[in-house]
Amino acid sequence: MELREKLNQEGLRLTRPRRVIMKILQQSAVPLSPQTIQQRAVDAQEEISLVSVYRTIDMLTDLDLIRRVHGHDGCQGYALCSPGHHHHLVCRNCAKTVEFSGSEDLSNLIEAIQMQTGFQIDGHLLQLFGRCPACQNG
Amino acid sequence: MELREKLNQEGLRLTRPRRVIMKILQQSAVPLSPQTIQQRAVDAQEEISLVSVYRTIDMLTDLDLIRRVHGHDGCQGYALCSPGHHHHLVCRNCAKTVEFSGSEDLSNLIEAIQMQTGFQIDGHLLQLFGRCPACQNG
DNA sequence: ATGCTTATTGTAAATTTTTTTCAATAAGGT
DNA sequence: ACCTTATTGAAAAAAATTTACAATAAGCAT
Repeated sequence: MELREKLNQEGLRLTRPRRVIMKILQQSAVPLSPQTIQQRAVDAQEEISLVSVYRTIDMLTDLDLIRRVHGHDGCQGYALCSPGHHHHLVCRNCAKTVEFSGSEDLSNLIEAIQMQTGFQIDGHLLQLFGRCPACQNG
Repeated sequence: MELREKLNQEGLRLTRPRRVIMKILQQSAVPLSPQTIQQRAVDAQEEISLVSVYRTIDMLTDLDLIRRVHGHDGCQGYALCSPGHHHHLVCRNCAKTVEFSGSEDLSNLIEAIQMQTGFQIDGHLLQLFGRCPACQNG
């Protein structure tokens, strides 16, 4: 679905900051922090106030268009995410990030843990870390 | 292994703040933020400066004695973790957290993703969310 | 026990990150 | 072109985290 439609559904408007931030994230191979997003906007002659970056990030996160991505050593930043259930794989070295699906593989585990703990499980966070092809030499 | 030994191995000392913080985390059913840890220390008549809380958290994290735990809606705080590979299951409602193991279940998935992406995968972050037994009525 | 060395603490201040407020602006429908 | 109202940006406030450094106390040696 188009960004515009997604926004319209919620009574939200397609503004320059929102367009720019989506574009910046689309063009990035790595997750970006709010500060970095702002900087890239400046670089692209499309300055956006940091406040708006924060606000837009929140909004896009709510719409499930982007997601906060973690590194082994804390939060890396935000990355685009496809509709549906996906996870991210992040390079330890350069932070290059790719999405993958495969939630099915967890169902056995989840089932078992539910039995053991009595919790009713309804969500999960899964991220993989490693080295991307380009960072494997060294 | 004892905390003291763990620390000694690294040339670190067992101090009151470290002992207190470990105890606070041991007694907590939910992950705690730095501020909350500090507050609990005060409550226990064992005040510790916030700076030291931060420092101790970093250190204990490095030693893999505690771990940062996330909620669906961001970081919850820090929780004790057992030696070896474990994951956390967090209640959406009350944040009650339990550990579980079961990394084996991921090996097929990881194998497949490695093939697909060319990444060399060497770690992961897995957390489950749901409702603990006490929070299922409502 | 006592003393010595050095890791560790707390205070204060600086820095960074995130949130709030509010008037000015601009999206999108009419 | 006009109106309504979501959205932006500027400024400030609040919160979170880090840095610097003198005072303290762990742990080893004597």
